[in-house]
Amino acid sequence: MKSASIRVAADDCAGILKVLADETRLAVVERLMQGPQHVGEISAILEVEPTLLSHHLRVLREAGLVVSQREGKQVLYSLASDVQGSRRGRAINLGCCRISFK
Amino acid sequence: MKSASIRVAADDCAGILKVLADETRLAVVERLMQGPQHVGEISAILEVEPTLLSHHLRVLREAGLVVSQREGKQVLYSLASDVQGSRRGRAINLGCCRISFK
DNA sequence: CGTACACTTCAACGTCCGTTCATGTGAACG
DNA sequence: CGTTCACATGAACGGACGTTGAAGTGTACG
Repeated sequence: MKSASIRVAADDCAGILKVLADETRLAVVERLMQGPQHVGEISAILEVEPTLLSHHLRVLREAGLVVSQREGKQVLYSLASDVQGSRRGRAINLGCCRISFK
Repeated sequence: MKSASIRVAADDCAGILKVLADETRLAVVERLMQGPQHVGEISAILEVEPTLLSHHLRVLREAGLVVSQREGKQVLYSLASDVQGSRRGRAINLGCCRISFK
């Protein structure tokens, strides 16, 4: 387990942005904005190798942006609650700033 | 001259975020949100070597986030107009998304 | 002109990061 | 139990990026 979520220091805005500044990770987050999803689904939709995706998910997890939870053989990922934008909008709330997409 | 501003493809959101995902560049942008400033001032306030700062300013310029303009010996930098948040607020408007700071 | 000032550009080095391949773990099923 | 499925982790490679020092450009001033 260990979703210790070391959560990057809130004042390290650049650090959190670095996590999001990757095509794959950004796509994952945009995907999760519409609701939780299993790794397999994400991998298929984004056409990203499961191994590679797993690595990126780890980065997102350790940054506290997403959380994981096992469901049988699969693992369900969702946006961390304190990151979720107001009512499922296209926005996320990092500690230091807030990003809204169009 | 040449502020050709190749401006990163608007759909390359990760690309633009990468530009902002650096402590120094983020600090510069936050600084410029409060108005235009000369390189020397920025360098002094942020305590960044002029050479290093110049490099980062180039990255910001080529991403179309800031614009430069000579004033005698000095060079004045300011946020690009189409990036400036509504009424000098603490927010910037990238093509793909909008970031607001607290 | 020559010098000083304010930056910018060039070249080079070290490090971090995204990707891949190989291996490990945990859950369901026969 | 052994196997298979669904992911996670570890190690390693290559390229991109931040930083530095040296040289270049442009402007003002005497």
